[in-house]
Amino acid sequence: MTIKDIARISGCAVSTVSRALNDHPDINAETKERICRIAKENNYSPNRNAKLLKQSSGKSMLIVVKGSANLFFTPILEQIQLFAAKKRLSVTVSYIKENDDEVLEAVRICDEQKPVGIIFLGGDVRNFRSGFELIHIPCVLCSAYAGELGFSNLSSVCIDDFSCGKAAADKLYALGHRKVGILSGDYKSSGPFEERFRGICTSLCGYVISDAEDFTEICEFSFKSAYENARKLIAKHSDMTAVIAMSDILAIGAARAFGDMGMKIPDDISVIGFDGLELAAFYTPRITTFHQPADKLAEIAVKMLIDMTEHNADAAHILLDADFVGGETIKERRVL
Amino acid sequence: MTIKDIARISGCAVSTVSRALNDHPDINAETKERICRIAKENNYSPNRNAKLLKQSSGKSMLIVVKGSANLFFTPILEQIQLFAAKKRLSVTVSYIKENDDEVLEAVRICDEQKPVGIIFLGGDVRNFRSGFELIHIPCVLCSAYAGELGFSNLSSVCIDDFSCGKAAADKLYALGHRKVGILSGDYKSSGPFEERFRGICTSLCGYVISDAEDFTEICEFSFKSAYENARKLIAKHSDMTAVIAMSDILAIGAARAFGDMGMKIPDDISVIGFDGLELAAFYTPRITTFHQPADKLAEIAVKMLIDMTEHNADAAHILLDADFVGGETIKERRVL
DNA sequence: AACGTTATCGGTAACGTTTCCGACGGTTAG
DNA sequence: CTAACCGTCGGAAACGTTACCGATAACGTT
Repeated sequence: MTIKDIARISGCAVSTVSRALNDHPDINAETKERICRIAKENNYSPNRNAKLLKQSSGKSMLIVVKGSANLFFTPILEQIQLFAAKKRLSVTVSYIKENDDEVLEAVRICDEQKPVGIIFLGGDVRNFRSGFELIHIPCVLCSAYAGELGFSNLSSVCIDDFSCGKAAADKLYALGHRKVGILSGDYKSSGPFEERFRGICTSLCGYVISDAEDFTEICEFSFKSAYENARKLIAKHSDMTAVIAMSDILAIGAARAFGDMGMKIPDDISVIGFDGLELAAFYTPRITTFHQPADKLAEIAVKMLIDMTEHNADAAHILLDADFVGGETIKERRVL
Repeated sequence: MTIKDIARISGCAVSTVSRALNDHPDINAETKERICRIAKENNYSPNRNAKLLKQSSGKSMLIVVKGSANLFFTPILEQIQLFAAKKRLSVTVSYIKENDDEVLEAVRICDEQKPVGIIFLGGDVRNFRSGFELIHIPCVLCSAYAGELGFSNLSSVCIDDFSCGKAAADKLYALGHRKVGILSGDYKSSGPFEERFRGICTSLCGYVISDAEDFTEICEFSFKSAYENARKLIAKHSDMTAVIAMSDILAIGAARAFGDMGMKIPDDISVIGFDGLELAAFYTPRITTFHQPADKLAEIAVKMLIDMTEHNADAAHILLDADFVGGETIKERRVL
């Protein structure tokens, strides 16, 4: 059932049918209605490929997820898909490993699929410079800041990671903690982690800043890796009274590790996380964390992308606030 | 950079270029190599839409995820994408709400995108009958059984949910538990939940089977809902000594609820889950559960789909084993 | 009455690719 | 020596759609 069939049945030309079906101006109202009715009766659906061949841009969106599927990206991905569906956009997802050149992969998919735009879920701005010039469609970097790059087709939306990092450290400082360990993803190649790290350092400046790296362990983004690195950290600094984990995932891995070592949270050690996953509120003990508004991030990412594609808006960079979520994992430093 | 440009540069006809690029037989070896070299030099990439317009079937796969993104489906989705990428298939994902007619949504996307096949992640066979006849491409139902339907284009792969349910109940029975509560998703509209429920009932037959439904609470698939329904369950049956949760998600929600009510796990109440999420091993206490091999499910789903599309294999239905994972949440019934 | 304007529509070229059909030279079989 | 054949290639139609251009008729304007 093609547009030609509809033309034959309705007795008009294919161009008229096309106009009727695409809300074009040059068409009589009743003709349009009649054609639409016939199309519906024969449940005609347009051939996407033919349409795209002409228009050379499709009604689909590409999501490139940096790293593996994790608990933080998952709800964002879902929300993006739902918002996109409302705009009649389909969502193609591609997971890329940390060591791949994500941009080249994105370029390849763009060549093939001609999406209207790309949303990068995670990923570091530093890895973008190299091949990003090859991408000429609107992009949004979600959950990381890309303002410093100055690409006119790259927007970004994220939380104020620096402030969160500082706030976390401030809290612990106010509770009397001085020896604070840090569990992070590789902050040297991840914008958000680096920002949080800088925020933490800014706060703790003066007493651990000089050896902040000594108090930091770099983990993979998994429970398991956090578990192992938490043990490393405590082995190195037995006088540590608190740990800042760059994500709730890492916080949970660490919490489990401390538990297995016979330490009580928060009595023996305080733990503070980031992201505010739903899980964090149901973990035992409840993780003290900073909640990222995942649905808002998703909504804004889609909105920015559409603004750029349809109303060719300029690239923009939006910073959202994260909310502190009091849990059961921080406490005043026990005076020994 | 189109096939025409390559033809012009190489001095051959477009048809020759097409043959060279697509491993067709009627072409001279060195001509082919020369054309391929030129294509690579000018980094030509074929226009997917033009190709699909001719072939009317695309190199993409559709994943329909039933319900929201949850911790169980997420790793499967990721694995599917990775396996699909190896076969040069892109993955389009669509989340559908429980109350939607997932099949109709899939039909719509099929009309537009012409994917080579569909993998349904979750979803109940009972909701398939209605409109499934409209789908004429290979499909795989992942994590639920579809053998009873007899559709020639629908394969399925899942674990032996009945046996798991029975094994779980048997374990608790052997530990002396007699009053066993059940936290389930809506097992009347979910194959896996129903199978597990039937397995549990088969085991506990004789002492609670007559009022199994009385010992069961139906939850949404979330921590929060499990939390609330666990409280309901304990309010109704204060003499309950164990709970079987149909998923680790529900088990964790329940565990948190029991903790908040001052009950100790497993001393006061035993909890057993399903799915064997990574999270379950890092929860405190570690959840006793049955591990589903997510990567194997994904791999087989993709493999089945490709077997059907490329070698038009018959529909098949594969049952995998789930492994018992001993945790810290079950214990002998305390004799009062 | 001649003309310009407007609303509506049809014809058709393109989009980039695949594939069928035929052509051509060279080889082999009868 | 002719006919059949094979390997290799070019030409052109087709896939379903959109968009441009031109045509027609009805209408108002001078």
